[in-house]
Parts: sequence; C-alpha cells; structure tokens
Amino acid sequence: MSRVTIYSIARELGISASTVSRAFSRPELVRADVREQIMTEADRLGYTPNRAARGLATGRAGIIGLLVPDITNPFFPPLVRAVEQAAGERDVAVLLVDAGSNGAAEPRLVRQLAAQVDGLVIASPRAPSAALKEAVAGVRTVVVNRTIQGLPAVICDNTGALREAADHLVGHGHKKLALLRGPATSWAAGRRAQAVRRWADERGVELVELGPFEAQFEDGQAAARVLVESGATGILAFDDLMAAGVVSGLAELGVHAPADVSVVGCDDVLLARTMTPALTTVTAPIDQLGRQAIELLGQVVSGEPVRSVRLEGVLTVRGTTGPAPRRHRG
Amino acid sequence: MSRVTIYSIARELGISASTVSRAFSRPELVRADVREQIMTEADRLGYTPNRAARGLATGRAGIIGLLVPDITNPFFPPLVRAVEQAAGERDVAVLLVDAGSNGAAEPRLVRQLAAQVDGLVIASPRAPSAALKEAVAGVRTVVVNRTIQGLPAVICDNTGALREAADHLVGHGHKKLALLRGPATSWAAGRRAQAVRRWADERGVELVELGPFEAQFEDGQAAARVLVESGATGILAFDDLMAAGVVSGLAELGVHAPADVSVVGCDDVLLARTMTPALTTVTAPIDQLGRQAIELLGQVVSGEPVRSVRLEGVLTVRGTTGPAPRRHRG
DNA sequence: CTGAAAGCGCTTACAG
DNA sequence: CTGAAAGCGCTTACAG
Repeated sequence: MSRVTIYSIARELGISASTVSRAFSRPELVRADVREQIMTEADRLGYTPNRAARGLATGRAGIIGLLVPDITNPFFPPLVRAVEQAAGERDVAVLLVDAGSNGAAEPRLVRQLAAQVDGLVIASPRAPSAALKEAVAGVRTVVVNRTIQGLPAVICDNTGALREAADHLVGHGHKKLALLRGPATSWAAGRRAQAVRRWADERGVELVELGPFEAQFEDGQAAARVLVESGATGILAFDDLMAAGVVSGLAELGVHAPADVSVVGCDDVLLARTMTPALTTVTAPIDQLGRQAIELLGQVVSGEPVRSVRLEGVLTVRGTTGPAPRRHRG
Repeated sequence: MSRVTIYSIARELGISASTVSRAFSRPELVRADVREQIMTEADRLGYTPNRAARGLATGRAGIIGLLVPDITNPFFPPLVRAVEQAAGERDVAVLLVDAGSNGAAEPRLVRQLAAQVDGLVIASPRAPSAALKEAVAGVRTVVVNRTIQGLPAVICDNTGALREAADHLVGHGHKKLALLRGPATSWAAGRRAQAVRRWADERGVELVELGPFEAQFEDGQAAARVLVESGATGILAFDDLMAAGVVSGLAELGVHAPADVSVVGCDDVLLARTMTPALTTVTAPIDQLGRQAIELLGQVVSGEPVRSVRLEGVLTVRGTTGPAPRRHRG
C-alpha cells in the first residue's frame, strides 16, 4: 500500500511538503530543478497522490457519474465509451451505474451517485422529470437523450431522418406503414412516434400503430403476427433491437425482408450491421452525444453559461428495405 | 453544495460529532433514540457523508475499478452489468475504464485506476502478463477470462462445449471443418484454438485454421471467400461477432447457413440471438463470471484465502447448424 | 519560488 | 453508550 506521502518525499529531499504538493498540483509554481528532483524521488519511492486527500482538500473528486438505463441495450456501450474517453481526456474518471431498466430506481441511484461525484451524466432516463430533478438537486448534471426543464441536455433529433425513411418506404411503393412504438416512459420513443404520426398525417398515408413495447428483441418477434395481419408492408420500429426482432419473427412466418416487407430501425447500433441482410436504419451520432455531454458538463462545472445541444440522426439505407411486393402495389 | 457536516448536525442536536459519525458508520454503537434523532436531523438538513473524508480516514474508497478491453464488444456489457450489480450489493461503486482495444495502454490505465480504488477487476486483458503484474502491484486484483500467474482469476472453460460443437458438426455429416482464430494476444482465443485443434487431432478430422484475426465483424466477412475455397462446410468461429461476420460474408457469395454451411460462434452474446437464423454457439455464464469476480475480490480485500474459479460454457444449438449439403457428404 | 500552518470532513482508539 | 482529540494526506491562502 501507498505509505509514501508528500511528507516522505519532502523529508527525503529536505524541503517542505508544500513544495512537493505544488510539484504535483501546480508544477509551474515550482522551480524546474526542484520539480525534477521531486519527480525523480517520487518515482523512486513509487509515490501516487492520495485521491481522497486531494478530494477532501479541493472539494473535487475527479470523478463523474454516468447513469444508463440498461448497459446491455446496444445503444449504450458506444455512448459509455464516448463519455469515458472524453472524460479521460479531462483527467476525470467515470463511475458507471446501470439502472437495470428500472426507471423507479433511478432517483435513488442518482442520489447515491451524486454524493461521490463532481458531476452527473444521465442518459435516457425513464423516471418522471420531477423525481429526477429533485434527485439531482445540487449536483451539476447534464441529460442525454431527453429534455428536462432546467437541465442542460444533448439530444438526437431523428424527426427529419424518420420522415425521410417513411418517404423512402412509400417511394418504394409501400402503401400502408406500421409503427412499432417504444416504451411509454421513453422520451425518445414519444418523439419518434410523434414524428412518424405527423408525417403520415401530412402525407395522408395509412399508418397502423402498435405498442407501446418494452422494446426488447422478443417484443419485435412477438409483434410479427399482428403485423402481417395488419397488411402493412413498410415497418418503422422504435429501435434496431425491435427491428431485428420483427425481422426474425416475420421470417418464422415465412415473411422476409426486403422481399415481402421492408423494415427500418433506429439508432444504428452494432447489430444493425451484423444482421443479414443489414438493417436500414437511422444512424445516431452516438459518439458525438457522449462527447458533447462531457463538454456541457465541463461548462456547467466551471460555471460557464451552457446551451443544450441538438444533434441529428441520418437515414442509412441498407438491406432490409426495398420495393413493395407486387400484390400490394397500387 | 453539501455544506452540511457531522458537525452541523452535532451542534444542532447538542451532541458530539463522534456520535453523529457513529450513527452513520456503526449505528449499532449508538442508542436507538439518539440515532433516530440524528437521522431525522440529517434528513432535514439533507446531509450525506462526504466520501472523500471518509475515504481519507478509513483508507478505503468504496470504489473498485473495472478494466475492459472494449465495451462495444457485445461480450462485455453483460459482464459490466453483473460486476456493477454485485458490487452495488456490497455498497461499492465501480469505475469503468475501456482500454479501447489497445493492449499496450492497459498497464498505464491499470496504474491510474489503481491509485483511486480499493480493488481491481481486469477483464480479458491483452497486455503481456509481466507488464500487467507490475501495474497491479500493491492493489487487490482479480482477473477475468485469463490466468495470470499469482493473481486470482475467474475463467470460463469452453473446451468441453467446443468439442461437443465439433462433434455436433461431424455428426451432421460435415467432413472438413474450419477454425477462425481470434486475436493473437487473447488468452481465450488461444485456449479455444487449442481445444479445437486437439479435438481434430484425436478424431482425425481435417481442420483448416484461419487467422489470427482482430475478431471484428468485418474480419468474419472478409474470411468468407477463403472459407468457401477451403471446402470446409463446418465453421467454428472464435466468437459470435466473427461468426455473424462469416454468415454475412458467405451470404454475399450466395452461400447460406445452415443450408450450405454450418457456423458456430462462441459466448452467446445478444447478437447471437438477434440474427436470423439465430446462431448456434457456446453459451458463457457471463453473469456468473462477473459475480464471481466480485466475490473473489471481496475475499482478497478481506484477506481471506482465495481460490481461482473455473466455470464452463455449454453448447447451445440454434439455427446456423444443420446437415452438410449432399455434395459434401461421404 | 518556498515554508509554516490551518483546514477539508470524516473515523477511531482511548477514557469515561 | 458518548465525548475529546488526534490523525488520515492533501491544498492553499498568507508571509516571506
């Protein structure tokens, strides 16, 4: 264990602990040769500053918290990576907490986290705004993938891309579309549904809505039967996981994408590319979402004025969409 | 910010700070009615113990570090979740670090982490043992998915399941098998290759080995051509991601699983189930791996004697394996 | 540029 | 069961 402290080094070198401390925390305040002596000695002794002591003295932990609703949902790993890397560049570590898809647990988890970090990134939270706001009171916080009154947010707006996707479908001769809705408590799910609904209204295209669903792969599979009964041949799923489920469930019924039906996902997570055929979807700038979250959090922490950030998804056409089958065409 | 300390509460209640401290850290030492008063007051004031101060006083941070090579590889999210949950049950938080598939960076990351945690879980590390051992010197550490001399480990042995998978293939009439090897620096990849190689030797079955590969989806895709040229109809991929890549790459060449060729993955990550058809693979007890790691770490930290843990994968037959095509049968 | 000293907010023997 | 006091290892005005 680290018995070595700034005092050991100071004693060894016949200087004061203050100087040793400065050599680590504000090196420019220490004469170059002294600084080097200190570093050499520190190296020799295997010294590492004690984080807790530093944290107690400065009031900053050098740690931020990241809350995700479900790390096993493929949307989050790339987000976690982006956040972690951006944080690392600022020399802050990240405490990860997985809410286990349990929105009700979020406020408690947030409160726990809040006690040990300098700031919080809350990704796609499911809990009610009021509970969340109360839980984050006093901690610098930025929200990802949702807007909460009074908190800076970085969101991905998929409205345009979703409209484009829907146009892509009708352009291929699909007359009737289906929308598989995501979880009722998901902000993104609400936004996406609204975007598609408005588009259908404006275009006068028939749209059947299914859900809300928890948005697991199995939900997509299970929706297959109703889907074929509905007669819709163009399907917009809440996310890629559901889309993959739909493709799988449909295949079991002998209905194949893109030959018989076209399926569009949303987010463009890993499994969208690993499917065969690959999934047509809306690509989210996940990396940017993460980096921007850290950027904003940095601004909040340093007291700068912050503006929420709005990024956009873009349509990526791949293999699960194509011309509507003859019998359904106009 | 948390201006409230044990002193505020003590003053408010006319008792000593020691008592307030005890009420939180060792409640059984405080008389019930006093304890309740303290808790009530703490609640009213919104008090939360300062982690840094506690950490400095006790020498324990209440945080462990978790290093993964690549959080975007679908094997790790479930592992991270398991570790985080098991840790949470012991009231310790987890600092997540992603090495970004860069084995060379691991020792530095480990050293950084080591400075701020009570213990370390290192999952599937890629760096050389010597460098790793030096980096973890002085920190309680447990390794997952690899053995390193002198460090407690929890591993998943897939030897038996892989042999079973190979038998499954020849049982379906596949005469010639191919093995797609994983990364050269991956311990698991080495073990898996060895298991299959030995099996082929013993059974006298023709085996063509390809790789090593970085084991990305694209590596699997790219291997498709060589694979068909090899004439092998039974394919054992290092992991599910590569297996999915192979299925995709082969499909582009008009070769389909399971009709023309059988493909087996390893690990049973999410995308193994979301593929259509679903992937035959070796299911790893990922959740157990994570929980056991925390269990062992707990033992190491409390100075108990620890024994490394060996779990086993089991073959899960799904849709990508079946009878060899006629023309290839004996 | 450097040192002495106080302070960060807890925990924990030690006495009572 | 409770209190007074020292100590954990840093940082940072304040003087020089």
